Amino acid sequence: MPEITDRQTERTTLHEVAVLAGVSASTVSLVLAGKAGHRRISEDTRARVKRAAEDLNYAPNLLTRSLRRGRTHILSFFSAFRHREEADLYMESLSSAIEMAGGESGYDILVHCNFNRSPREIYQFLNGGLADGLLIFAPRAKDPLLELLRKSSLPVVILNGRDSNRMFPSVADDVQMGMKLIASRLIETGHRRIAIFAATSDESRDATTRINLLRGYLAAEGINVPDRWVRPAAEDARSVLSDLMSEPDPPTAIYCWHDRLAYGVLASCESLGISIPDQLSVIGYDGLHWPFQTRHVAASVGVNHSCLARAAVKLLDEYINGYDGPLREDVLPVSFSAGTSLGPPSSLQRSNS
Amino acid sequence: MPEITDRQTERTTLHEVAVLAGVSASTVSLVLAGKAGHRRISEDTRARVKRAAEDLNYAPNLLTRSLRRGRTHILSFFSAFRHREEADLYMESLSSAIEMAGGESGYDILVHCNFNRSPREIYQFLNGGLADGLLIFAPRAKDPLLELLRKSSLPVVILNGRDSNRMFPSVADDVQMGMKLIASRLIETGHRRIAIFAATSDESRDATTRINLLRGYLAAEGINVPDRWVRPAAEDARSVLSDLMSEPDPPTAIYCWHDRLAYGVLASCESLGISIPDQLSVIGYDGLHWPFQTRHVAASVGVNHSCLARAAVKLLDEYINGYDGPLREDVLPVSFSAGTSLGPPSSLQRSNS
DNA sequence: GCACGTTGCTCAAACGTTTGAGCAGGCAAA
DNA sequence: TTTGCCTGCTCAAACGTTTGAGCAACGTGC
Repeated sequence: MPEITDRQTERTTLHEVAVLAGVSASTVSLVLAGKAGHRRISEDTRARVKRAAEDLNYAPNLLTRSLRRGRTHILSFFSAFRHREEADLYMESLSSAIEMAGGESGYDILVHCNFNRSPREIYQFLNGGLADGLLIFAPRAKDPLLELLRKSSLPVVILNGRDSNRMFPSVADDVQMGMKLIASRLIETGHRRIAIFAATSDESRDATTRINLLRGYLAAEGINVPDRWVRPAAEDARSVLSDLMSEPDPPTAIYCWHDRLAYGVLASCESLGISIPDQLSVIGYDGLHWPFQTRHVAASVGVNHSCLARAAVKLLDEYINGYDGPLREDVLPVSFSAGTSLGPPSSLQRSNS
Repeated sequence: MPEITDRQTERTTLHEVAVLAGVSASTVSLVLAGKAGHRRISEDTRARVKRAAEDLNYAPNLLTRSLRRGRTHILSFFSAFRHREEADLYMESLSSAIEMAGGESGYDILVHCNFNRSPREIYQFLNGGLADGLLIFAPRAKDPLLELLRKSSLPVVILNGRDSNRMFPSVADDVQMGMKLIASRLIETGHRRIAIFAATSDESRDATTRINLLRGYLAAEGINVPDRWVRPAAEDARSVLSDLMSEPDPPTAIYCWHDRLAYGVLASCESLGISIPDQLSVIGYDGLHWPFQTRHVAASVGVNHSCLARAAVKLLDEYINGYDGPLREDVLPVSFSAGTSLGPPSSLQRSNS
């Protein structure tokens, strides 16, 4: 006869409620959890049971309930990009949005933050039956974790990413649209000499995609971005800037991989005495915004996090509920968010005034 | 014979692994989950079982495992203050910190975000056995949820708050120290006319405590804060400011309930043409900081969120593991974070230069 | 008086693990 | 040969629910 070594002894169970109400456990279950009206229980019994449950402060054990029902109403959220070193406004905001969106759809969110585990260990946890589905943020296209998940039956939706085999549904912002928007805004504003502060290649799903898109759209308008003006984010922003701006014909605008980088660039400009946006316009990506006034607001492009989160949760919910049609790869439109960091280049201003 | 109506049919179970390895389920369990060395399994069998588990991509069902073991290694995090309307940097940062801290201690965090439920429903969820313990953020002192939780055996730690009956352990920043620090900084900097932008009384645990503390510390130095200079945050910042500043002898500094409010005040000052910090110094609370340069950085006082989160998780962990000593009400020291919004009043400047 | 339907409950199996107890076989000491 | 102790496995109960099937009691229609 196994013995419970732990606490937990004190939780009220269905049986105790049953005893107090003078009925069987089945009846209690039918009253408290049965689909309304499906089973016929007399009003009298129903009341007695409810009374007893309340008196005992009964809270059904969700582990066992889920075990029987095959549903936990929990979604796992996993991001490979959560670092503890620095506050990441983007991730914080997104995960918060997911928690909200989950709540709206009746799911609670289980945030998995245990780093330093092998993909296999992470897989075992994620596929452990605790969650009905998994939201996974921006995994690398060939992430070994995805390989393991492919063989499982766990519903997975990838957020801002895509696996190389196109096995999983995904929700992402429309990168094409975003880059097109950035290109056209830059051109409209009068910029022809444009630099790019790119991501390091391991940082994201489409480290090169965005760059190529942007260069393509610019090229279509006759604007060429020289290779030396495409700098990886791994480099120090300050030195890149002083480097670029010391050229005889320096760029008048720079696109930054994401807003965090853009704000880093803005800070460097400040300390280097580069005036924004006259000497250099800065445009970012993500559409991050927060309630405080910054010296400069980075112009940017992005999708609202609540929308993204809601779309992801909704899609995952459909898969959980048995959606079995063609693979869904939803793409959400982005919008341009104006900022003080984008303006006509000083050459243009001169000719205008 | 009950029937499973759901998906979930495809998950590999212990039995299937056992069959493939040619042993009993018990043996598989002993190999994969048994306390190391406690049971004697031959190396040969051990290897066969591991092989089989890997081949089948076996992931143990954590619902059942937890059911047996009486531990889930999950902590619930519940905050009554999560609103979906606006991004709340404080909450986002704190919950992120908790998720990290949980991960460090081997816990995953279950974020409960389902609003519009009654205390009883929330209680039932939280005490449903999914989590080993509960972290609850800043509940009101007489929150009915706390009343329900008191009767349960679920370990609870209150973060930044305290129940009126002093039943639950808590972790919070040292408010006394914080207010003392603010008072002394204001005085050191030369301020004698000080206004207070307070919380609305239902917003927080100690809506009045902080105010009284601050007034007390100031009074000890002979500085009196008139009642008309203590304004609730419910009022519009702009009108409060123009009101205060139009007095013949206006305040030279204002303490704001939290940093978010402080930044609101800073923005209003901007639009009202009140110069910071010459005309008005602004000091907040929370020590919020983020990687971007704002026009003004609010001087503030607060505790590092990672420290707070770690302390809370650690304390909860101790309670989960059976700590049974005197009630723990941990208080963490706060530190002053300098900002551009605090400086000597213009009168003083004049006399100094 | 019998077949049959309805009402209102209970029985017991099942979900997938963990783990104390049990057991077969080998071996050594008495 | 008996006793006792290892070693290396298996048995079966238990965790707390849910739910199809079963069943007693009571009409109701023929």
